[in-house]
Amino acid sequence: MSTNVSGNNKSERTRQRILDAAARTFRDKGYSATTLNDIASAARLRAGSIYYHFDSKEQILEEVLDIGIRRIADTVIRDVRALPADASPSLKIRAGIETHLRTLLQHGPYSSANIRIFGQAPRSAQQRNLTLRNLYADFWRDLLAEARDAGEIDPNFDLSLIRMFLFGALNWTVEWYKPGKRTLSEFADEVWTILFDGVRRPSFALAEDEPDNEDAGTGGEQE
Amino acid sequence: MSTNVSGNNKSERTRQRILDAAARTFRDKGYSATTLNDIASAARLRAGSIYYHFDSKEQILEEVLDIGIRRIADTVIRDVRALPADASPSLKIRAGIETHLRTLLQHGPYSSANIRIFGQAPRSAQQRNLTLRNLYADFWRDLLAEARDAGEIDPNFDLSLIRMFLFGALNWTVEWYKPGKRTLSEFADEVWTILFDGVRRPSFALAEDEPDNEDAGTGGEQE
DNA sequence: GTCTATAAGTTGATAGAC
DNA sequence: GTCTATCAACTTATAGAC
Repeated sequence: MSTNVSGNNKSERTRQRILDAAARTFRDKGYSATTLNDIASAARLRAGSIYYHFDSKEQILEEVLDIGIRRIADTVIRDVRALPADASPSLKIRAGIETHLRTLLQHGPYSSANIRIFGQAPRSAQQRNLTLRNLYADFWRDLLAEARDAGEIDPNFDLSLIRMFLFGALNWTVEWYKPGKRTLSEFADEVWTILFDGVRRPSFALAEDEPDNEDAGTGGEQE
Repeated sequence: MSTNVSGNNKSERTRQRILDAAARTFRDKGYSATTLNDIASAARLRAGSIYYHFDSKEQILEEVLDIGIRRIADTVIRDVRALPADASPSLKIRAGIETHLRTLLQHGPYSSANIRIFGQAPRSAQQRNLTLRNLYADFWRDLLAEARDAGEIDPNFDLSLIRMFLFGALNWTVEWYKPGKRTLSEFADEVWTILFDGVRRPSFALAEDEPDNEDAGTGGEQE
């Protein structure tokens, strides 16, 4: 019944299984430490069979890296654009933070693999992935500039430092985050609050602004 | 003249050269991708000779990892303790941020190697390094609790989230930081300001508080 | 498409000369 | 202490049977 109209045939499905297995193993063990045997057995076939679908180990790496960034960039940009047209830039940033975290921590191994192994990938693979990475960085550059122009970010700050500071806080979660008591939405919100307002206790108490039962204050370990 | 009083002999110096070469290569290429040949040639000897000084590749890794964390922890704790006894917790945190960054970015390859390769190290090596890592984490835990108890951090925040957020922002610098126009001291100061006060433009302008020639506002790229 | 078999090279590690 | 020589195991990749 199903002719190979758009590559949705067996070959394509096996190819996907190999990519999935590679993404998971790369993320967990790193690129060099992962052998084609590891990938093959996780994809339930033999190492030699991989070469029917891919030319080399590095080609698998490049596809995994590209899918990883695309998955983050596509979902983040889509979610931010889905906001009402009059949403303030800082609210767009809030949405961007949440989707970036959600993709990284809950939507499969590709994006987390990208973050974890990019730095140890061969130069050639890094270089190829940089094209996509730069597009995503541009999106945040624009978003932060928009917030500054709208008066929501103090113009005395270096925007690219803010961006790298934020990327650091977000991307580092792949090294420590475990799903905990807090929902990911609350988690993202707290990150956004720190970024915009800092952790300092307001020097003059806003008595009536007290949250009736805020859950964020419990010192519970998530690590 | 110099008898081998405290291990400061030729053997000890060669051992050091091997560790230095390993730290640099691990940091640049990752652990698995680094061969004993890479380390040996960077240390100006042959691969086989390494085994006079070390039992295995993994033993080299473990020493590099331990030295890396110790170097950060020792300097940070020393610098924070060197502050006047009446220094506020937030100022201690400011000093801690600066020294953490300085050690990571300017004081040799060990600490940056630790940050970059810990995640891809064999479980056994990770486990051994965790003892030291936890000691350093405890130091920051205490420092942040001190700041909260002194009323400098809003008690509604989860302290461990703040800590991981800060670690992320700081440690991620090994992936992008290049010495630029800004001094490292100014850099650390800006990070500290974001953490405590956020990037939001103050809604009511403090006219007389304007810095006469602040350099932090230039949007220069550092990446 | 996937298998087995194997080539060709590299790796961590050991042994023994110097 | 460092060298050369070497081993056994493993690695990526190819060839050909099924």
